Amino acid sequence: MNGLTSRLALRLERYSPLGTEDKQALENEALEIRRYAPRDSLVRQGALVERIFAIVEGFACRYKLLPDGRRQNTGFMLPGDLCDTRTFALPYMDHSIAAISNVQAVLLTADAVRRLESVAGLAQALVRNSLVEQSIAREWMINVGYRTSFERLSHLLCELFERLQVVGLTRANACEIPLTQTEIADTLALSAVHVNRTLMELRRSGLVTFQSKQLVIHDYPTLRRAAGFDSAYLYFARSGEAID
Amino acid sequence: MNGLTSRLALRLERYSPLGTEDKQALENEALEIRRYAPRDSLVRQGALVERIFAIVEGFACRYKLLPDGRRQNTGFMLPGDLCDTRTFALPYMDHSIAAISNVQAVLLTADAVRRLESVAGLAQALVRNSLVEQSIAREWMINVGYRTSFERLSHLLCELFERLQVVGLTRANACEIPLTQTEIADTLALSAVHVNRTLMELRRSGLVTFQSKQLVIHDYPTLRRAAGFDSAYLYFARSGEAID
DNA sequence: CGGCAACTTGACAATGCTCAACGCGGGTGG
DNA sequence: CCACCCGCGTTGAGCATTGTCAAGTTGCCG
Repeated sequence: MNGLTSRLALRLERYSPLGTEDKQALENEALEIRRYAPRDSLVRQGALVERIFAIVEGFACRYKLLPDGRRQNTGFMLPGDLCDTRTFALPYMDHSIAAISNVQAVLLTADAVRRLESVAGLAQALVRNSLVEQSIAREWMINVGYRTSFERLSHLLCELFERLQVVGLTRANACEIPLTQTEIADTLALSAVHVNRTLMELRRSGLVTFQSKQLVIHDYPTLRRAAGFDSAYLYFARSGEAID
Repeated sequence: MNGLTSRLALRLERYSPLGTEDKQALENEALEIRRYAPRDSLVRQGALVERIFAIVEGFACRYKLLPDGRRQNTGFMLPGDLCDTRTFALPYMDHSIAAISNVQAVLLTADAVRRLESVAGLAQALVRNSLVEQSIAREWMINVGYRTSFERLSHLLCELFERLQVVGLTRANACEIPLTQTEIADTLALSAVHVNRTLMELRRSGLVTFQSKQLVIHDYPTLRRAAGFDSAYLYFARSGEAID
Protein backbone atom coordinates (compact mmCIF):
# COMPACT_ATOMS: atom_id res chain seq x y z
CA MET A 1 0.00 0.00 0.00
CA ASN A 2 1.40 3.38 -0.93
CA GLY A 3 1.03 6.52 1.10
CA LEU A 4 -2.03 7.69 -0.75
CA THR A 5 -4.70 5.55 0.79
CA SER A 6 -2.85 4.59 3.94
CA ARG A 7 -4.54 7.30 6.03
CA LEU A 8 -7.88 6.27 4.70
CA ALA A 9 -7.14 2.70 5.71
CA LEU A 10 -5.92 3.78 9.13
CA ARG A 11 -9.14 5.59 9.64
CA LEU A 12 -11.48 2.90 8.38
CA GLU A 13 -9.68 0.27 10.40
CA ARG A 14 -10.86 1.98 13.53
CA TYR A 15 -14.37 1.13 12.48
CA SER A 16 -13.87 -2.37 11.19
CA PRO A 17 -10.76 -4.52 10.68
CA LEU A 18 -9.49 -4.50 7.09
CA GLY A 19 -7.69 -7.30 5.28
CA THR A 20 -5.11 -6.84 2.55
CA GLU A 21 -7.74 -7.34 -0.14
CA ASP A 22 -9.79 -4.51 1.39
CA LYS A 23 -6.81 -2.20 1.37
CA GLN A 24 -5.97 -3.24 -2.15
CA ALA A 25 -9.48 -2.40 -3.26
CA LEU A 26 -9.07 1.09 -1.82
CA GLU A 27 -5.82 1.48 -3.63
CA ASN A 28 -7.36 0.35 -6.90
CA GLU A 29 -9.98 3.06 -6.81
CA ALA A 30 -7.56 5.86 -5.99
CA LEU A 31 -7.30 6.80 -9.63
CA GLU A 32 -8.28 10.40 -9.74
CA ILE A 33 -6.31 12.54 -7.33
CA ARG A 34 -6.84 16.27 -7.15
CA ARG A 35 -5.01 19.05 -5.34
CA TYR A 36 -6.67 22.11 -3.92
CA ALA A 37 -5.27 25.34 -2.54
CA PRO A 38 -6.71 27.00 0.59
CA ARG A 39 -10.23 28.31 -0.07
CA ASP A 40 -10.63 26.31 -3.24
CA SER A 41 -14.07 24.84 -3.56
CA LEU A 42 -14.48 21.07 -3.72
CA VAL A 43 -18.25 21.16 -4.23
CA ARG A 44 -20.69 23.97 -3.98
CA GLN A 45 -24.11 24.05 -2.41
CA GLY A 46 -26.74 23.35 -5.03
CA ALA A 47 -24.34 21.48 -7.31
CA LEU A 48 -25.04 18.04 -8.67
CA VAL A 49 -23.24 15.21 -6.94
CA GLU A 50 -20.95 13.50 -9.43
CA ARG A 51 -17.95 12.63 -7.30
CA ILE A 52 -17.40 12.20 -3.61
CA PHE A 53 -14.14 12.88 -1.84
CA ALA A 54 -11.69 11.08 0.35
CA ILE A 55 -9.25 13.49 1.95
CA VAL A 56 -5.69 12.25 1.73
CA GLU A 57 -3.82 15.33 2.89
CA GLY A 58 -4.82 18.60 4.52
CA PHE A 59 -8.01 20.01 6.05
CA ALA A 60 -11.28 20.68 4.26
CA CYS A 61 -14.58 21.80 5.70
CA ARG A 62 -18.28 21.56 5.04
CA TYR A 63 -20.12 24.84 5.44
CA LYS A 64 -23.27 26.73 4.72
CA LEU A 65 -23.60 30.44 4.07
CA LEU A 66 -26.39 32.62 5.37
CA PRO A 67 -27.79 35.27 3.07
CA ASP A 68 -26.19 38.06 5.11
CA GLY A 69 -22.73 36.54 4.78
CA ARG A 70 -22.50 34.76 8.09
CA ARG A 71 -20.96 31.37 7.67
CA GLN A 72 -21.31 28.17 9.64
CA ASN A 73 -18.89 25.31 9.26
CA THR A 74 -20.81 22.11 9.82
CA GLY A 75 -17.92 19.67 9.76
CA PHE A 76 -14.22 19.24 9.18
CA MET A 77 -12.78 16.68 6.81
CA LEU A 78 -9.35 15.58 7.97
CA PRO A 79 -6.89 13.25 6.25
CA GLY A 80 -8.55 9.85 6.08
CA ASP A 81 -12.05 11.31 6.08
CA LEU A 82 -14.50 10.27 3.44
CA CYS A 83 -17.89 11.62 2.36
CA ASP A 84 -20.98 9.55 2.98
CA THR A 85 -21.04 7.01 0.18
CA ARG A 86 -24.77 7.49 -0.28
CA THR A 87 -24.43 11.15 -1.12
CA PHE A 88 -25.14 10.27 -4.75
CA ALA A 89 -28.74 9.51 -3.86
CA LEU A 90 -29.59 13.19 -3.50
CA PRO A 91 -29.86 15.43 -6.55
CA TYR A 92 -27.96 18.42 -5.21
CA MET A 93 -25.70 19.39 -2.34
CA ASP A 94 -27.32 21.14 0.62
CA HIS A 95 -23.94 22.54 1.65
CA SER A 96 -20.51 23.33 0.25
CA ILE A 97 -17.09 21.81 0.83
CA ALA A 98 -13.92 23.86 0.58
CA ALA A 99 -10.23 23.35 1.24
CA ILE A 100 -8.81 25.03 4.32
CA SER A 101 -5.15 24.17 3.84
CA ASN A 102 -3.51 22.62 0.81
CA VAL A 103 -5.57 19.54 0.22
CA GLN A 104 -5.08 16.37 -1.69
CA ALA A 105 -8.22 14.34 -2.30
CA VAL A 106 -9.17 11.12 -4.04
CA LEU A 107 -12.27 11.57 -6.19
CA LEU A 108 -14.66 8.65 -6.32
CA THR A 109 -17.45 8.07 -8.80
CA ALA A 110 -20.69 6.32 -7.97
CA ASP A 111 -19.31 3.27 -9.76
CA ALA A 112 -16.12 3.27 -7.74
CA VAL A 113 -18.17 3.49 -4.56
CA ARG A 114 -20.32 0.58 -5.67
CA ARG A 115 -17.21 -1.51 -6.23
CA LEU A 116 -15.80 -0.57 -2.83
CA GLU A 117 -19.03 -1.39 -1.06
CA SER A 118 -19.03 -4.85 -2.58
CA VAL A 119 -15.78 -5.66 -0.82
CA ALA A 120 -16.77 -7.45 2.34
CA GLY A 121 -14.45 -5.83 4.84
CA LEU A 122 -14.93 -2.32 3.51
CA ALA A 123 -18.71 -2.29 3.43
CA GLN A 124 -19.14 -2.13 7.16
CA ALA A 125 -16.31 0.33 7.61
CA LEU A 126 -17.88 2.68 5.07
CA VAL A 127 -21.27 2.50 6.71
CA ARG A 128 -19.80 3.20 10.11
CA ASN A 129 -17.80 6.04 8.69
CA SER A 130 -21.01 7.79 7.68
CA LEU A 131 -22.74 7.05 10.94
CA VAL A 132 -19.89 8.53 12.90
CA GLU A 133 -20.08 11.67 10.80
CA GLN A 134 -23.69 11.98 11.90
CA SER A 135 -22.74 11.38 15.48
CA ILE A 136 -20.18 14.15 15.27
CA ALA A 137 -22.81 16.46 13.82
CA ARG A 138 -25.00 15.85 16.85
CA GLU A 139 -22.13 16.56 19.20
CA TRP A 140 -21.43 19.80 17.35
CA MET A 141 -25.02 20.84 17.86
CA ILE A 142 -24.37 20.70 21.57
CA ASN A 143 -21.12 22.53 21.06
CA VAL A 144 -22.56 25.54 19.29
CA GLY A 145 -25.66 25.28 21.42
CA TYR A 146 -25.31 25.16 25.15
CA ARG A 147 -21.61 25.19 25.78
CA THR A 148 -19.71 28.32 26.80
CA SER A 149 -16.99 29.67 24.54
CA PHE A 150 -14.34 28.13 26.75
CA GLU A 151 -16.01 24.72 26.63
CA ARG A 152 -16.61 24.97 22.89
CA LEU A 153 -13.06 25.71 22.03
CA SER A 154 -11.70 23.10 24.41
CA HIS A 155 -14.07 20.54 23.00
CA LEU A 156 -13.13 21.28 19.41
CA LEU A 157 -9.44 21.00 20.20
CA CYS A 158 -9.94 17.67 21.95
CA GLU A 159 -11.90 16.35 19.01
CA LEU A 160 -9.40 17.48 16.41
CA PHE A 161 -6.52 16.08 18.41
CA GLU A 162 -8.11 12.66 18.78
CA ARG A 163 -9.17 12.49 15.16
CA LEU A 164 -5.69 13.40 14.00
CA GLN A 165 -4.18 10.94 16.42
CA VAL A 166 -6.01 8.08 14.75
CA VAL A 167 -4.38 8.83 11.41
CA GLY A 168 -0.94 9.33 12.89
CA LEU A 169 -0.83 13.10 12.59
CA THR A 170 0.01 13.92 16.18
CA ARG A 171 3.22 13.94 18.15
CA ALA A 172 3.06 13.17 21.89
CA ASN A 173 0.86 16.08 22.97
CA ALA A 174 1.02 18.30 19.91
CA CYS A 175 -0.25 18.50 16.36
CA GLU A 176 -0.67 20.85 13.47
CA ILE A 177 -4.06 22.43 12.99
CA PRO A 178 -4.13 24.74 9.98
CA LEU A 179 -7.10 26.82 11.10
CA THR A 180 -7.24 30.59 11.45
CA GLN A 181 -9.09 32.09 14.37
CA THR A 182 -11.74 33.26 11.95
CA GLU A 183 -12.27 29.72 10.72
CA ILE A 184 -12.57 28.50 14.30
CA ALA A 185 -15.08 31.28 14.91
CA ASP A 186 -17.22 30.15 11.97
CA THR A 187 -17.13 26.64 13.39
CA LEU A 188 -18.02 27.46 16.96
CA ALA A 189 -20.50 30.22 16.14
CA LEU A 190 -18.43 32.81 17.95
CA SER A 191 -16.89 36.06 16.76
CA ALA A 192 -13.25 35.93 15.75
CA VAL A 193 -12.46 38.44 18.48
CA HIS A 194 -13.98 36.23 21.11
CA VAL A 195 -12.15 33.17 19.82
CA ASN A 196 -8.96 35.12 20.27
CA ARG A 197 -9.79 36.04 23.84
CA THR A 198 -10.81 32.48 24.67
CA LEU A 199 -7.61 31.14 23.18
CA MET A 200 -5.70 33.54 25.41
CA GLU A 201 -7.64 32.30 28.38
CA LEU A 202 -6.76 28.71 27.51
CA ARG A 203 -3.14 29.74 27.25
CA ARG A 204 -3.16 31.70 30.51
CA SER A 205 -4.75 28.80 32.34
CA GLY A 206 -1.92 26.58 31.13
CA LEU A 207 -4.09 24.05 29.34
CA VAL A 208 -3.22 24.66 25.72
CA THR A 209 -1.17 26.83 23.42
CA PHE A 210 -2.16 27.33 19.82
CA GLN A 211 0.18 29.50 17.80
CA SER A 212 1.25 29.53 14.18
CA LYS A 213 -0.99 26.52 13.53
CA GLN A 214 0.72 24.44 16.22
CA LEU A 215 -1.49 23.04 18.92
CA VAL A 216 0.25 21.96 22.12
CA ILE A 217 -1.82 20.42 24.86
CA HIS A 218 -0.20 20.95 28.23
CA ASP A 219 -2.80 19.36 30.45
CA TYR A 220 -5.07 16.99 28.62
CA PRO A 221 -7.03 15.60 31.58
CA THR A 222 -8.01 19.08 32.69
CA LEU A 223 -8.80 20.15 29.15
CA ARG A 224 -11.11 17.19 28.64
CA ARG A 225 -12.86 17.88 31.89
CA ALA A 226 -13.26 21.56 31.10
CA ALA A 227 -14.71 20.67 27.71
CA GLY A 228 -16.95 17.91 28.95
CA PHE A 229 -15.30 15.83 26.25
CA ASP A 230 -16.25 12.17 26.07
CA SER A 231 -14.85 10.52 22.98
CA ALA A 232 -17.55 7.83 22.84
CA TYR A 233 -19.25 9.71 20.01
CA LEU A 234 -16.21 9.18 17.79
CA TYR A 235 -16.53 5.39 18.07
CA PHE A 236 -12.81 4.76 17.68
CA ALA A 237 -11.83 1.23 18.55
CA ARG A 238 -8.26 0.81 19.61
CA SER A 239 -6.42 -0.12 16.47
CA GLY A 240 -6.74 -3.83 15.71
CA GLU A 241 -9.68 -4.27 18.02
CA ALA A 242 -13.30 -4.65 17.10
CA ILE A 243 -15.39 -1.57 17.71
CA ASP A 244 -17.99 -3.54 19.63
CA MET B 1 -52.93 0.18 2.99
CA ASN B 2 -54.23 0.83 6.48
CA GLY B 3 -53.65 3.96 8.48
CA LEU B 4 -50.60 2.58 10.20
CA THR B 5 -48.00 2.96 7.52
CA SER B 6 -49.79 5.53 5.41
CA ARG B 7 -47.89 8.46 6.91
CA LEU B 8 -44.66 6.62 6.42
CA ALA B 9 -45.54 6.09 2.78
CA LEU B 10 -46.60 9.72 2.36
CA ARG B 11 -43.26 10.76 3.68
CA LEU B 12 -41.11 8.35 1.70
CA GLU B 13 -42.99 9.20 -1.49
CA ARG B 14 -41.61 12.68 -1.29
CA TYR B 15 -38.18 11.18 -1.74
CA SER B 16 -38.91 8.58 -4.36
CA PRO B 17 -42.15 7.39 -5.99
CA LEU B 18 -43.55 4.23 -4.42
CA GLY B 19 -45.56 1.51 -6.14
CA THR B 20 -48.21 -0.61 -4.49
CA GLU B 21 -45.72 -3.42 -3.92
CA ASP B 22 -43.46 -0.96 -2.06
CA LYS B 23 -46.32 0.12 0.17
CA GLN B 24 -47.34 -3.46 0.69
CA ALA B 25 -43.82 -4.30 1.80
CA LEU B 26 -43.99 -1.53 4.39
CA GLU B 27 -47.28 -2.83 5.61
CA ASN B 28 -45.92 -6.35 5.89
CA GLU B 29 -43.14 -5.28 8.22
CA ALA B 30 -45.36 -3.24 10.51
CA LEU B 31 -45.71 -6.14 12.89
CA GLU B 32 -44.53 -4.78 16.17
CA ILE B 33 -46.29 -1.60 17.17
CA ARG B 34 -45.58 0.08 20.45
CA ARG B 35 -47.17 3.00 22.28
CA TYR B 36 -45.29 5.45 24.42
CA ALA B 37 -46.46 8.12 26.81
CA PRO B 38 -44.83 11.57 26.96
CA ARG B 39 -41.26 11.32 28.32
CA ASP B 40 -41.09 7.59 27.81
CA SER B 41 -37.76 6.49 26.48
CA LEU B 42 -37.56 4.75 23.09
CA VAL B 43 -33.81 4.12 23.27
CA ARG B 44 -31.21 5.37 25.64
CA GLN B 45 -27.73 6.67 24.94
CA GLY B 46 -25.24 3.83 25.30
CA ALA B 47 -27.83 1.12 24.64
CA LEU B 48 -27.36 -1.58 22.07
CA VAL B 49 -29.24 -1.09 18.83
CA GLU B 50 -31.71 -3.92 18.40
CA ARG B 51 -34.68 -2.17 16.84
CA ILE B 52 -35.13 1.02 14.93
CA PHE B 53 -38.27 3.10 14.92
CA ALA B 54 -40.74 4.48 12.47
CA ILE B 55 -43.00 7.05 14.06
CA VAL B 56 -46.61 6.54 13.15
CA GLU B 57 -48.27 8.97 15.53
CA GLY B 58 -47.02 11.77 17.78
CA PHE B 59 -43.72 13.55 18.32
CA ALA B 60 -40.47 12.02 19.54
CA CYS B 61 -37.07 13.62 19.85
CA ARG B 62 -33.42 12.72 19.78
CA TYR B 63 -31.38 14.32 22.53
CA LYS B 64 -28.17 14.27 24.45
CA LEU B 65 -27.64 15.20 28.07
CA LEU B 66 -24.70 17.15 29.41
CA PRO B 67 -23.22 16.08 32.73
CA ASP B 68 -24.60 19.19 34.45
CA GLY B 69 -28.12 18.44 33.34
CA ARG B 70 -28.33 20.72 30.32
CA ARG B 71 -30.11 19.01 27.50
CA GLN B 72 -29.87 19.45 23.76
CA ASN B 73 -32.45 18.07 21.41
CA THR B 74 -30.69 17.12 18.20
CA GLY B 75 -33.70 16.23 16.10
CA PHE B 76 -37.43 15.72 16.07
CA MET B 77 -39.10 12.60 14.80
CA LEU B 78 -42.55 13.39 13.45
CA PRO B 79 -45.18 11.00 12.13
CA GLY B 80 -43.72 9.33 9.05
CA ASP B 81 -40.14 9.74 10.26
CA LEU B 82 -37.86 6.76 10.33
CA CYS B 83 -34.45 6.16 11.87
CA ASP B 84 -31.46 5.69 9.62
CA THR B 85 -31.64 2.09 8.47
CA ARG B 86 -27.91 1.66 8.98
CA THR B 87 -28.07 2.44 12.68
CA PHE B 88 -27.55 -1.26 13.36
CA ALA B 89 -23.96 -0.96 12.16
CA LEU B 90 -22.90 0.84 15.33
CA PRO B 91 -22.60 -1.01 18.61
CA TYR B 92 -24.30 1.56 20.85
CA MET B 93 -26.40 4.70 20.62
CA ASP B 94 -24.58 8.01 20.91
CA HIS B 95 -27.84 9.72 21.88
CA SER B 96 -31.27 8.96 23.30
CA ILE B 97 -34.74 9.06 21.80
CA ALA B 98 -37.80 9.87 23.87
CA ALA B 99 -41.48 10.45 23.27
CA ILE B 100 -42.71 14.02 23.56
CA SER B 101 -46.42 13.44 23.11
CA ASN B 102 -48.25 10.14 23.01
CA VAL B 103 -46.37 8.20 20.40
CA GLN B 104 -47.12 5.17 18.33
CA ALA B 105 -44.12 3.61 16.63
CA VAL B 106 -43.40 0.65 14.42
CA LEU B 107 -40.36 -1.29 15.59
CA LEU B 108 -38.16 -2.76 12.93
CA THR B 109 -35.50 -5.40 13.35
CA ALA B 110 -32.34 -5.57 11.28
CA ASP B 111 -33.92 -8.38 9.30
CA ALA B 112 -37.04 -6.37 8.58
CA VAL B 113 -34.87 -3.51 7.38
CA ARG B 114 -32.94 -5.84 5.13
CA ARG B 115 -36.16 -7.06 3.58
CA LEU B 116 -37.40 -3.52 3.05
CA GLU B 117 -34.15 -2.42 1.46
CA SER B 118 -34.40 -5.24 -1.03
CA VAL B 119 -37.63 -3.79 -2.40
CA ALA B 120 -36.63 -1.74 -5.40
CA GLY B 121 -38.74 1.36 -4.88
CA LEU B 122 -38.14 1.57 -1.16
CA ALA B 123 -34.37 1.31 -1.24
CA GLN B 124 -33.79 4.75 -2.65
CA ALA B 125 -36.46 6.35 -0.51
CA LEU B 126 -34.87 4.90 2.63
CA VAL B 127 -31.43 6.16 1.66
CA ARG B 128 -32.74 9.62 0.93
CA ASN B 129 -34.63 9.59 4.18
CA SER B 130 -31.35 9.23 6.07
CA LEU B 131 -29.55 11.79 3.98
CA VAL B 132 -32.25 14.34 4.61
CA GLU B 133 -31.96 13.71 8.31
CA GLN B 134 -28.31 14.65 8.02
CA SER B 135 -29.16 17.71 6.01
CA ILE B 136 -31.59 18.80 8.71
CA ALA B 137 -28.87 18.30 11.31
CA ARG B 138 -26.60 20.68 9.42
CA GLU B 139 -29.34 23.27 9.19
CA TRP B 140 -29.93 22.97 12.92
CA MET B 141 -26.27 23.66 13.53
CA ILE B 142 -26.80 27.01 11.89
CA ASN B 143 -29.95 27.49 13.86
CA VAL B 144 -28.42 27.04 17.28
CA GLY B 145 -25.26 28.71 16.04
CA TYR B 146 -25.49 32.06 14.38
CA ARG B 147 -29.17 32.82 14.29
CA THR B 148 -30.82 35.16 16.78
CA SER B 149 -33.54 33.84 19.05
CA PHE B 150 -36.18 35.36 16.81
CA GLU B 151 -34.72 33.74 13.72
CA ARG B 152 -34.26 30.42 15.48
CA LEU B 153 -37.78 30.14 16.65
CA SER B 154 -39.21 31.30 13.33
CA HIS B 155 -37.03 28.82 11.51
CA LEU B 156 -38.06 25.91 13.70
CA LEU B 157 -41.72 26.72 13.26
CA CYS B 158 -41.33 26.91 9.49
CA GLU B 159 -39.56 23.58 9.44
CA LEU B 160 -42.09 21.82 11.64
CA PHE B 161 -44.96 23.23 9.64
CA GLU B 162 -43.55 22.05 6.33
CA ARG B 163 -42.63 18.64 7.66
CA LEU B 164 -46.10 18.17 9.08
CA GLN B 165 -47.66 19.43 5.88
CA VAL B 166 -46.04 16.61 3.93
CA VAL B 167 -47.75 13.99 6.06
CA GLY B 168 -51.09 15.72 6.02
CA LEU B 169 -51.01 17.03 9.57
CA THR B 170 -51.67 20.68 8.85
CA ARG B 171 -54.81 22.65 8.17
CA ALA B 172 -54.56 25.70 5.91
CA ASN B 173 -52.18 27.77 8.01
CA ALA B 174 -52.29 25.93 11.30
CA CYS B 175 -51.16 22.73 12.91
CA GLU B 176 -50.73 21.03 16.23
CA ILE B 177 -47.26 21.08 17.75
CA PRO B 178 -47.18 19.29 21.11
CA LEU B 179 -44.06 21.01 22.41
CA THR B 180 -43.69 22.86 25.68
CA GLN B 181 -41.66 26.04 25.76
CA THR B 182 -39.03 24.19 27.74
CA GLU B 183 -38.74 21.56 25.02
CA ILE B 184 -38.39 24.30 22.41
CA ALA B 185 -35.72 25.87 24.59
CA ASP B 186 -33.75 22.62 24.73
CA THR B 187 -33.97 22.45 20.96
CA LEU B 188 -32.92 26.00 20.17
CA ALA B 189 -30.32 26.26 22.91
CA LEU B 190 -32.17 29.10 24.60
CA SER B 191 -33.57 29.45 28.09
CA ALA B 192 -37.24 28.67 28.54
CA VAL B 193 -37.78 32.24 29.70
CA HIS B 194 -36.33 33.62 26.54
CA VAL B 195 -38.37 31.28 24.36
CA ASN B 196 -41.42 32.66 26.07
CA ARG B 197 -40.41 36.26 25.38
CA THR B 198 -39.58 35.48 21.77
CA LEU B 199 -42.89 33.73 21.30
CA MET B 200 -44.57 36.85 22.62
CA GLU B 201 -42.61 38.93 20.19
CA LEU B 202 -43.72 36.71 17.31
CA ARG B 203 -47.27 37.10 18.47
CA ARG B 204 -47.03 40.86 18.90
CA SER B 205 -45.55 41.23 15.45
CA GLY B 206 -48.54 39.37 14.05
CA LEU B 207 -46.57 36.58 12.42
CA VAL B 208 -47.52 33.59 14.50
CA THR B 209 -49.52 32.52 17.50
CA PHE B 210 -48.63 29.40 19.42
CA GLN B 211 -50.93 28.61 22.29
CA SER B 212 -52.12 25.39 23.87
CA LYS B 213 -50.08 23.42 21.34
CA GLN B 214 -51.79 25.09 18.39
CA LEU B 215 -49.56 26.86 15.93
CA VAL B 216 -51.26 29.40 13.68
CA ILE B 217 -49.19 31.15 11.07
CA HIS B 218 -50.66 34.52 10.21
CA ASP B 219 -48.07 35.73 7.75
CA TYR B 220 -45.99 32.95 6.28
CA PRO B 221 -44.04 34.96 3.70
CA THR B 222 -42.80 37.36 6.36
CA LEU B 223 -42.10 34.53 8.78
CA ARG B 224 -39.97 32.72 6.22
CA ARG B 225 -38.07 35.86 5.42
CA ALA B 226 -37.50 36.64 9.08
CA ALA B 227 -36.22 33.11 9.63
CA GLY B 228 -34.08 32.96 6.53
CA PHE B 229 -35.94 29.75 5.84
CA ASP B 230 -35.20 28.01 2.56
CA SER B 231 -36.80 24.59 2.39
CA ALA B 232 -34.26 23.20 -0.09
CA TYR B 233 -32.57 21.32 2.75
CA LEU B 234 -35.71 19.25 3.29
CA TYR B 235 -35.60 17.91 -0.26
CA PHE B 236 -39.36 17.51 -0.55
CA ALA B 237 -40.48 16.90 -4.08
CA ARG B 238 -44.05 17.88 -4.78
CA SER B 239 -46.04 14.73 -4.20
CA GLY B 240 -45.99 12.50 -7.25
CA GLU B 241 -43.02 14.25 -8.75
CA ALA B 242 -39.45 13.05 -8.86
CA ILE B 243 -37.15 14.74 -6.37
CA ASP B 244 -34.59 15.51 -9.01
C1' DC C 1 -60.47 21.80 45.93
C1' DG C 2 -55.59 21.07 45.76
C1' DG C 3 -51.50 20.44 43.39
C1' DC C 4 -48.42 20.66 39.85
C1' DA C 5 -46.62 21.73 35.48
C1' DA C 6 -46.44 25.14 32.20
C1' DC C 7 -46.46 29.82 31.20
C1' DT C 8 -45.64 34.90 32.16
C1' DT C 9 -43.33 38.93 33.71
C1' DG C 10 -39.78 41.90 35.98
C1' DA C 11 -35.15 43.13 37.52
C1' DC C 12 -30.51 42.33 37.14
C1' DA C 13 -26.24 40.02 35.62
C1' DA C 14 -23.15 38.21 32.24
C1' DT C 15 -21.45 36.31 28.19
C1' DG C 16 -20.17 37.41 23.93
C1' DC C 17 -20.62 41.00 19.93
C1' DT C 18 -19.32 45.21 17.46
C1' DC C 19 -16.41 48.73 16.34
C1' DA C 20 -12.01 50.46 16.26
C1' DA C 21 -7.18 50.71 16.44
C1' DC C 22 -2.78 48.68 16.19
C1' DG C 23 1.12 45.08 15.65
C1' DC C 24 3.23 41.66 13.03
C1' DG C 25 4.86 38.98 9.14
C1' DG C 26 5.09 37.33 4.61
C1' DG C 27 4.57 38.07 -0.14
C1' DT C 28 4.81 41.09 -4.13
C1' DG C 29 5.88 44.65 -7.18
C1' DG C 30 8.55 48.65 -8.14
C1' DC D 1 16.31 45.10 -2.12
C1' DC D 2 13.17 47.70 -0.02
C1' DA D 3 8.51 49.36 0.71
C1' DC D 4 4.07 48.49 0.86
C1' DC D 5 0.01 45.93 1.56
C1' DC D 6 -2.95 42.61 3.23
C1' DG D 7 -4.38 38.96 6.11
C1' DC D 8 -4.13 37.53 10.64
C1' DG D 9 -3.81 38.21 15.43
C1' DT D 10 -4.35 41.24 19.59
C1' DT D 11 -6.46 44.50 22.69
C1' DG D 12 -9.78 48.00 24.56
C1' DA D 13 -14.39 50.08 25.35
C1' DG D 14 -19.12 50.05 25.20
C1' DC D 15 -23.23 47.61 24.12
C1' DA D 16 -26.85 44.02 23.25
C1' DT D 17 -28.76 39.74 23.53
C1' DT D 18 -29.76 36.36 26.35
C1' DG D 19 -29.39 33.98 30.97
C1' DT D 20 -30.64 33.72 35.90
C1' DC D 21 -33.44 34.31 39.74
C1' DA D 22 -37.66 35.14 41.62
C1' DA D 23 -42.42 35.73 42.02
C1' DG D 24 -46.92 35.13 40.40
C1' DT D 25 -50.59 33.36 37.23
C1' DT D 26 -53.09 30.05 34.61
C1' DG D 27 -55.04 25.79 33.64
C1' DC D 28 -55.54 21.05 33.80
C1' DC D 29 -56.14 16.67 36.32
C1' DG D 30 -57.05 13.97 40.19
